[in-house]
Amino acid sequence: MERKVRVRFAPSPTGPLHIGGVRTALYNYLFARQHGGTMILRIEDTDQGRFVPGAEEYIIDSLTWLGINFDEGVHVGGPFGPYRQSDRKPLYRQYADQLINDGWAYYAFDTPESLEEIRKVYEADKKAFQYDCNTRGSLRNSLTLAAEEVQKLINEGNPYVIRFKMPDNEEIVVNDHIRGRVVVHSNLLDDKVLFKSDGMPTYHLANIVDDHLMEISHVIRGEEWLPSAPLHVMLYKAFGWEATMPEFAHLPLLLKPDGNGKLSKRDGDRLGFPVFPTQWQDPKTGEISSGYRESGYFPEAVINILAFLGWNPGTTQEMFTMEELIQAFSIERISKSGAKFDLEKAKWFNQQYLRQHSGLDLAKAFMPYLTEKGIEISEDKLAIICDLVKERAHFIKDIQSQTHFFFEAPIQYDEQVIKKRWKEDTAKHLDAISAILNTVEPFETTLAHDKVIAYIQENGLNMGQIMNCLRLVIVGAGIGPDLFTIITLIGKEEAVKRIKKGISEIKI
RNA sequence: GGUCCGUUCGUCUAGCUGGCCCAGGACGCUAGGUUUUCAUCCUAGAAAUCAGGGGUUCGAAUCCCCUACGGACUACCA
Repeated sequence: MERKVRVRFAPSPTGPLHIGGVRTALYNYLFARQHGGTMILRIEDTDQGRFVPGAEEYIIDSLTWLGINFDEGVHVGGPFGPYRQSDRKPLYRQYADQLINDGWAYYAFDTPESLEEIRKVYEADKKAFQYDCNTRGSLRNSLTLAAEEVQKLINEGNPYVIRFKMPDNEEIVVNDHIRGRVVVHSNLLDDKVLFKSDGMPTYHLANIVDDHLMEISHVIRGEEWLPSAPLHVMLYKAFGWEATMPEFAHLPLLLKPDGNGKLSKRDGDRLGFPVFPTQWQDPKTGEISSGYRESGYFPEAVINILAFLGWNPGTTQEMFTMEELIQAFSIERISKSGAKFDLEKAKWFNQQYLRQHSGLDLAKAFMPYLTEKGIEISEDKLAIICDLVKERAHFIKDIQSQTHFFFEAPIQYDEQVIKKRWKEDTAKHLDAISAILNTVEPFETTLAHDKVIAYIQENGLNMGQIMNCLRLVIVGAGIGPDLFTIITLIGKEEAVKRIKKGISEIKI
């Protein structure tokens, strides 16, 4: 029986969403859309101490920018709400109680301090302490204390937590769509806290309760959750929800581009690429972390890059629109090992998307750069220029270095070109050419081209020699699109002016 | 330390049901070509003893075992 696909992306609002998280959201989204299912945004804010203002808005804003939309969630509502765990607080206690009544959980009165003490003792002995089937018998909990004592402690208002009573001698099987069958022995697992002394559930409890209540069919999340998956499977069993337990898929990690290890917040700005979808400013420190959006990446490029970090279609196609990804995506083709972010390939992807945009699109995006410099130009003319240079740019901002000569005369000239091309009689010929350009009427590309070429040929000159020097005085360097197109775009007067300026300033 | 997961060119990866793989593609790199220049584009090339070692087999990157290395987790954080 096929059940309706319902997946959730469940971030914790503890800061900006890192691209690993974005990829998780993307894969959930692709899976949901492919199966005509429902995509849900649930905010997991059970840790009140780690709440960061603005984080929730950031998550929604950045995913929206990328085109990852939700059918249900904090911001759009839905029949399974509320979608913020802090708003669901009253709901969890009864489930913890149910587990206690059924013998699957117990009260524990050990203070964080006393547990810390015990940990230290263990560490001194080079052992690791775990609250589990071997140690719970000697700790302060409702399994070791008399019933009246437990009741008394609770009535007196002593803080306590509710822990899961992990059964012993059981093989717990997690069937993962990416890893296959993962088996863990229950004796090795600890009695995780399900309900905290502050009245909030932990991730583990809230996660299972909410996934069940929200009828989640597939849990697609990061590999860091794999170790706690057996606990989650046990919880479904304890609640008697095994029949509707979601299917699991644990995604490989996104690694640092250099060395090893999980990609972290600091790596991005250290290595020159963003780790966040959009820029984020820390509300406490004011520290700014760069984002893809502000760095000039197109959302469709970011989607394409992220989709290929850990997944591939099995064909040689590399460029995928969101629609194509929805069609081609499959959990089975997700790789098992972690992927390093490749900055060069990311740039290449952006370049591919940049050239797909029309000159007008690019002009609109680039215009602010000119406005900032006090340069005024019509959108139409800028569109023509952008069309001319778009194959030379990886990012919108690259258009700057490819077009500055359309707006201003060169202030310096490339030494290399001077050294290689500028000869004694160059100035003389350029002067002649400026005179020729002055006579071109109408001043358009082909005509200007023909006249100058004619001059070069009539005088038996070297084509490359003259053309490169002409480019040098017009552009300032050996770069740019067709020279005569540039010349007609800047206009006769300006072109002649630049030639004169070049002749007087370039000396050998 | 313990548990779990992973390991194919520098990077992302194809390869999953063993022979078509002395390992294919992409990015990057190198060389050549196109272009009056740069970029684009085209062509070619270097680049993985498939982590290492044992098996199984006529035959293994592909199946099994061991080792090494890497990573994640090991909180009243998610």
